[in-house]
Amino acid sequence: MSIRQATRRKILELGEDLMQKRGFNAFSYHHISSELGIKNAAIHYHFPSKESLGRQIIKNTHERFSKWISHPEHRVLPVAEQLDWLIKIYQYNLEKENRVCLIGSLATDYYTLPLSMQAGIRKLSADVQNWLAQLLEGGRQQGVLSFEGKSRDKALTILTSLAGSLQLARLLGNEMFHKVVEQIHLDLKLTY
Amino acid sequence: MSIRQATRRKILELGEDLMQKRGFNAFSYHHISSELGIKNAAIHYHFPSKESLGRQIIKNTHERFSKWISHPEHRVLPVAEQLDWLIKIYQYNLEKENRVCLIGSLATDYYTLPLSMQAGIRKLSADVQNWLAQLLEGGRQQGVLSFEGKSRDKALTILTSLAGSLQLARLLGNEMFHKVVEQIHLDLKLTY
DNA sequence: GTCTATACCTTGATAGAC
DNA sequence: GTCTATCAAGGTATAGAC
Repeated sequence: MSIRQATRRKILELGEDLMQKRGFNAFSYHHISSELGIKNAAIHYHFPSKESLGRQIIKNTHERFSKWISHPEHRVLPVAEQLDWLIKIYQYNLEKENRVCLIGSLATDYYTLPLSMQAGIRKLSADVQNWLAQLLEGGRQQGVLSFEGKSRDKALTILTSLAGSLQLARLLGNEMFHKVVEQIHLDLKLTY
Repeated sequence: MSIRQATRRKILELGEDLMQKRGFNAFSYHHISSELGIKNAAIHYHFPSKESLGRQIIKNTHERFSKWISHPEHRVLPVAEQLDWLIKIYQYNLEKENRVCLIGSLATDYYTLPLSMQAGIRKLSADVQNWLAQLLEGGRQQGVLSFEGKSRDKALTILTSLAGSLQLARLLGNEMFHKVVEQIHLDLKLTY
């Protein structure tokens, strides 16, 4: 990425933040332009439409996830630490002024989104789900954790709980997020 | 409620549906008026502002919940059936063209909402949380279900999971909701 | 790449007739 | 209670100068 693309990068960062704090429909080009000290039209130079901006944000998040789970150093970590890594992502959002996760944010906006964004967020959520299901299955076979039922169902239960936690934390206070994480650990009988 | 208030009732019903399908910011008075075959201004007669409409919808949902949990017939039901009743509410939303729950919808919109609506949804979520925590605690003492940790934390884990399920079901398909419900039951070692 | 200027649409809301 | 008419504000987007 050339240094000239600095503005583009800032737009993407801010857009991501706004999507997770306000939702796709509730942020405008003005939120971004005023924050960056530029004008409306400058954003349209980098992203011709709001849809193109949204699509790129989803893509970036997806690529970060894909790169990390396939990274040699990451794949070799103990199951507990890989799970911890996932939870840390949610915790990071919590601490960034109560962002919700991108998937949860776009899921509630889903029926108002352009089709290309709907497809993007579907793919992302499927990948996350598959990855966690495999991780749990491996962990159970190794005996480092324990649970009833199919690993896929357990993965879904955990993911929905994490996504929901970030949302409810806005209403009930951030401590509850940590309580839920504790409970997830308990329910997995996780041994470090 | 007089028969004259039929329009008001329809507005509230449709508004609730729209909030749970599109979110508070993504539905407009036009969505309602065109559906009801009336004009924009007629809605403003019943609800001077969008905020007043949103507030009343939250209030109605809260009252339905409060009335039901304090109803003599309901309080006397077995723990498993009371839990089932809660889950059926979520399932009802799922089947109503993938509504998400009101709390989840307003939680992602939270920072864009009028203060009165923020307060309303905070109160509702606190009441639901307290009720479920007590129910689980009672069930554990009776020995009809079993789990590790505090009943409050377990309640939060289940509620977040249910809320998240309605959202993820839009992306991954409705079957996953039922899987999550199954998993919740498994994790509670619920005995009927 | 960023600006000014502007077109065009949708939104929530109000005034006043019926 | 509902209508017509109208408004101001805010939204996305484009054209063309610099």
